[in-house]
Amino acid sequence: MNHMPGISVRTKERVFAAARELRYRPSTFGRGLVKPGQPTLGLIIDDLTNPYYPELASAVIGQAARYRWNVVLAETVHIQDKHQLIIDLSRQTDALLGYFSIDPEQLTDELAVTPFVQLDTAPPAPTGSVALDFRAAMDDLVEHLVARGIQHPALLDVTKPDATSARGQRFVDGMRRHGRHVAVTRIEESSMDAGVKGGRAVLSACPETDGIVAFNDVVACGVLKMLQLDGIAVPDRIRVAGYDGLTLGTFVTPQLTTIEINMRAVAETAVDLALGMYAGDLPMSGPECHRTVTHRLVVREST
Amino acid sequence: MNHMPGISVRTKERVFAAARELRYRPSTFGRGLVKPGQPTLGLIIDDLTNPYYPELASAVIGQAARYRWNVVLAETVHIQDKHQLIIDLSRQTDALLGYFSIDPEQLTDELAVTPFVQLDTAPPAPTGSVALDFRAAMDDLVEHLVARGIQHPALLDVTKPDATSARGQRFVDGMRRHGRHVAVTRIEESSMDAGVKGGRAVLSACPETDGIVAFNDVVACGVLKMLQLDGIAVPDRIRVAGYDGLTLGTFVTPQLTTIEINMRAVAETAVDLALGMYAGDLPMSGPECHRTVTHRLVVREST
DNA sequence: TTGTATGCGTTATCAA
DNA sequence: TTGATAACGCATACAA
Repeated sequence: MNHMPGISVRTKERVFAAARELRYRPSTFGRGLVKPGQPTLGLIIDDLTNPYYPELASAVIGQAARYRWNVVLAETVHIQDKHQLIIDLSRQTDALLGYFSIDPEQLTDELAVTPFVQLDTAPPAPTGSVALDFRAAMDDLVEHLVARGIQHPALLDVTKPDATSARGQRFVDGMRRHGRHVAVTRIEESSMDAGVKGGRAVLSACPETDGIVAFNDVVACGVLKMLQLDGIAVPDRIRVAGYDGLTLGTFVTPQLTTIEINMRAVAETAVDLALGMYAGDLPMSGPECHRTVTHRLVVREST
Repeated sequence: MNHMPGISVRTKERVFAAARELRYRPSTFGRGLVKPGQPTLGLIIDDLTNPYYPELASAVIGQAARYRWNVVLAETVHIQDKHQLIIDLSRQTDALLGYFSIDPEQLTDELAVTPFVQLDTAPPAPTGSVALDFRAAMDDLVEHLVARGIQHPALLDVTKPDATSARGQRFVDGMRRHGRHVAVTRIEESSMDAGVKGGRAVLSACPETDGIVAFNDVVACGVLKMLQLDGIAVPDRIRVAGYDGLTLGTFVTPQLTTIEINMRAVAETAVDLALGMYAGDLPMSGPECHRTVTHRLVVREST
């Protein structure tokens, strides 16, 4: 069936006829045993419906394709047992990358030899990891908003009650250095609808608000929508900024100022880490397989 | 290593130590040969950066997950030789689904036994296929726009020069039945920026235009942006409609009227076809493995 | 508690 | 031009 030289046409046809008859398909496993094919990368994300993840996934798939790696994409939103997903996927792929977390205790002997690269995690991870450093960009945003004359900044954060996200805390601290107090409103869900409601809550808590920084671009789009619905001018009356740098931010009017993450850099860094660990050039954990990618302030129309 | 009963702790530890030492990982192929794991579905799309595909991919991955199938996602935008991609991927997966085309001549004996499901293809495909029937929904859109008093409709189509898309032709024909002539403008690229430019072209070609139907939601968002930039009221002065029913259409202001495709239905239909073909319940081609999913008009604010 | 043999499906080599 | 056979890495049943 593999078109080897020296097979008579008659025989070949006879073989193919039998194959069709039996619905025969060569086994990936049998074949892979003899001649190894392309390795496979497992990419774990939350939900492609959240506009953040397609941009990440596209960048990762593109980078993986450069090395001829295949990518199995898994959405945790469909999965109940996330730890089991990691186990299953680690058995079926050659390296695992994305948004997931592994407790050091859960890191059994079996998993200890699998190349893992966790995204956007705090440095002390028992695996490879790529940290996202927003600090300078957030400081730039603070400077930018202050220069624009913001007096009453607000933060629309997505966290559990009484917690503040790291990025949000950076914003609060930065504004405090400029003598501005940030009014913090918290919502639990990251969605546009939540942004609409959250935006309303921000204004009813503090009507003189003249600047809103949202947890991310999706929420910021909700804020923009709410302001448009209520006839509040952006950026004249209230300035709005997001976080992530999604393409989505250029679709809305006014276009969204945002703290952009360089998805290509993240993907390149993470894939290179995973492939390096797979190839044995890097250990499975430790400082050698930790990288940092920095954010960048992108000023558009909404501020 | 598989935690079989009756292994002494000392031996087990000795084995794991050696495994760590050698960076040993069990071979997927060797293991798969003995005990078959989960099958894998290959999903071929153009580009996750185009908001249409994440919604499709998410639905397909979700449906596949219900049957515990894994999904390998491939973006053709990164690939030069699309036919080679199909061959490679068909070797490494158990069924192939998505946006691709197979010439009947290219359908060699080897490929003839692979379950293929092509999306949005004209019925006569040599594989499984899911057709998208927009006709009734497009007729509904025509009625809707006429009822709203449209006199000078325009179509912003994405096609090669001098061709008209099937959906666009349906719109033109429908309007003609109501005595309206549709001014057709063609652009070659489906993107928001192209929509901005195309929208301008529409208005300069026919300034009295009072309704624009775009090839899809992304282009329609570009039209909306252009109208907003130029201070033209939507829907009061010009009504705008899109096609696809993307979530994106709810992010923009005004929210976009659109011809919605039921992604969940498409995904369920396509995955069920692919799995049926894989299981042998369905042939690899012919009317038994052809399905149709219908569109639906969703009226929002832009009309 | 540990070692050994078998078979999974494929490719490649070698003898016929 | 064709048939037979080893080897790939693993899980398992069985012998020691």
